[in-house]
Amino acid sequence: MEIQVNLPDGSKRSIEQSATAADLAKSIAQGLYRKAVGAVINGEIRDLFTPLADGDTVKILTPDNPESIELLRHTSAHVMAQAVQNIFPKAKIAIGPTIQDGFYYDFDIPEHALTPEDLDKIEVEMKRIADSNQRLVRFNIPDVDAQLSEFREQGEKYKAELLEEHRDHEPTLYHMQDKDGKTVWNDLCRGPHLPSTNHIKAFKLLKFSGSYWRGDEKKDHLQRIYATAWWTKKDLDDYLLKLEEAEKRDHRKLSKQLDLFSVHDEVGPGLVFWHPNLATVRAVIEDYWRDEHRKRGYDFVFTPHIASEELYKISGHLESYGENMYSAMDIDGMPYRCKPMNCPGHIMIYKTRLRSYRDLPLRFAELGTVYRYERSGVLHGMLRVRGFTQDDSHIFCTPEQLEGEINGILDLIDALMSTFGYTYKAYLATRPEKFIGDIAEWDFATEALRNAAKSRGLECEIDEGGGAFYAPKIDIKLYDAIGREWQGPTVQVDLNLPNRFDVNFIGDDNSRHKVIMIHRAVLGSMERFVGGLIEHYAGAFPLWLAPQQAIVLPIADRHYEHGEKVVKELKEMGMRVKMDTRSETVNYRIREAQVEQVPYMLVVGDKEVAADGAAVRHRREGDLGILNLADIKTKFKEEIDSKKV
RNA sequence: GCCGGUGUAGCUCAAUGGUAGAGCAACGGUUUUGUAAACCGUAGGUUGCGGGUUCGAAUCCCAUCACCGGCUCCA
Repeated sequence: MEIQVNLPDGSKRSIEQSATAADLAKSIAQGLYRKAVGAVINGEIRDLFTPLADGDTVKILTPDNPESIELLRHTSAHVMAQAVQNIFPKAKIAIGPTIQDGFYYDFDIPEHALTPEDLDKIEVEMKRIADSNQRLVRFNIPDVDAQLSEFREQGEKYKAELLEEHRDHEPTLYHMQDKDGKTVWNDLCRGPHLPSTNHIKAFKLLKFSGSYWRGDEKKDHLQRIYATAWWTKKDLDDYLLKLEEAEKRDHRKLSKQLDLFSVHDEVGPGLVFWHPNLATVRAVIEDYWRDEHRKRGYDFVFTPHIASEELYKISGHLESYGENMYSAMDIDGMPYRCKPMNCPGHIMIYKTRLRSYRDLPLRFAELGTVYRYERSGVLHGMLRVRGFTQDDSHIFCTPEQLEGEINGILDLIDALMSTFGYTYKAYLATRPEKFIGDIAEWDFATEALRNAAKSRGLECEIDEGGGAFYAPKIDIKLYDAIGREWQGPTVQVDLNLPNRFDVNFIGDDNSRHKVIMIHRAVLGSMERFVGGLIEHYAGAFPLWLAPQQAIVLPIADRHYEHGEKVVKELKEMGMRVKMDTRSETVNYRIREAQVEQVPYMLVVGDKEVAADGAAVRHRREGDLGILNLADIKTKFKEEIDSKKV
């Protein structure tokens, strides 16, 4: 008896009935068989030794298929677990999934806290296991209860808990077998896995940290080891290089070099002080932000930083967000709170008068500073802080206007993000299980988001059930210069606050209707956005943003006068320029300007005085030769106006 | 908040129980410089803060604060 399977190229192939994907690979080509590490069967990644059925669509996976890396990393996780248990026999294993660029495994290691030396040891043991070429063999667990008691005897309580939970899902066990076919280790796992460990050649343990069983801080505390694995040494080295590059771009590190921001023990953690250099960058961004909003019909508002607790009772923040709010301060016997959100304030402004449908949409925008309690352990430079300024806006509109408004927001998002040189991806987060409001409204709002995106040709991945309890939303993820993902803009259609505050407008039918309210932030918070920008640009802000746009370097004292003239003319066109008259060599001053990431250095000596210009040096392109002052001004103006990245 | 690590001059880092040190930066002087570091000198620290052990503590112990890597959460 033979069966027929479909191959990726559309052809069909007959093989023996009991054949596995491995047999299929062998029948196609020896070379393919040698490289094969798994198979995609009917769209699902499976073990190479999975038996095939008639009519299956099968693709043999080799390291050349990007999706195969999952197999490598997942199997590497098991090798790591085995290594850890070999070294620490008392260690119990929890879970070990793959993550972006790598994998981790959680362990309960009694009476031992991992050290960096342990990582080295584990790595050596992993290498030994990988080189010993253990085979991974999948077994169904026929008698779950027997297996459960075995796990319990071994003290593998986490595995037991998992098995108990999956007992009705045909749980499987992977045995790792040595050359003689003897099982040396096993783990409860759904798979799939590599056929054997000798494919594991390029891996590295990266760091360890604490974690909790099932991510629950009330449950057992575990130790997690993070690692990465790649098919080739070169891929691994490239990845490690990328990590190093990311480290060099760390905004906290660059802040010290470039004098950007600080936090202070005397002030408190998570409270950021913007130094003049970074404040300049922020001010330029804010000016641009205001221009773009003005163009799009937004009105600017300002709201107080503290408010009576009453406001947050009405908004419901006290109830649903109270944990993140600072405790009340007493003002004339009334409790007041620091503002954690800008929305209630904007609603106050809306509600000061009766609004007609003719007034809508109203778009209130504010660079609104808010204070939120964050647990001490999560604070991180400028990216995670306790006081920050959101580029917040609330749009009040009619149902008919909703889709158009969302469209306008998406347009604004695109304009801003492309100016800063980010690419992005959109996610439509739909109704979660726990939600408030009625389903028809949810559907209406979700459709508006979907249609707005669609009409702009913006592809939205669906994040099913990922919405806030009060709102479906479009979240946008940004990708920076080295491909890292950042949390970006968000657009939420609020189905809650208009009710709580009874926010209305008078329709053309002369009766009251509930207004639709959109929350949106484009930059997110100034702290996080600018912190991210520092890393995105590696501290080298484009000319339009650079705190110091150009520096004039006179060769000798006799060139000061001409230098002053260059500075003066550039300042007159609004540029941030100064002259470095210190008695240091030109080389020294160039080096310092380079290190400070000043975009342009303007060297002036005898020749430049004669040419009424300067020798222009760009921080990346180097010496561009002598230009006269008029040409320099034109060049700079063009680069600044175009906001060239 | 929790687990682990770290905290020495403005910055980067030495000094593992025996007198806290270097480079850069700063300051003073000399040098007038041509595209990524001129030369000489000066000053700078109760070793995060508070206790303890010891003849003696940056070093060992306790406590505390902050930071770092994660957990968790999120702008």
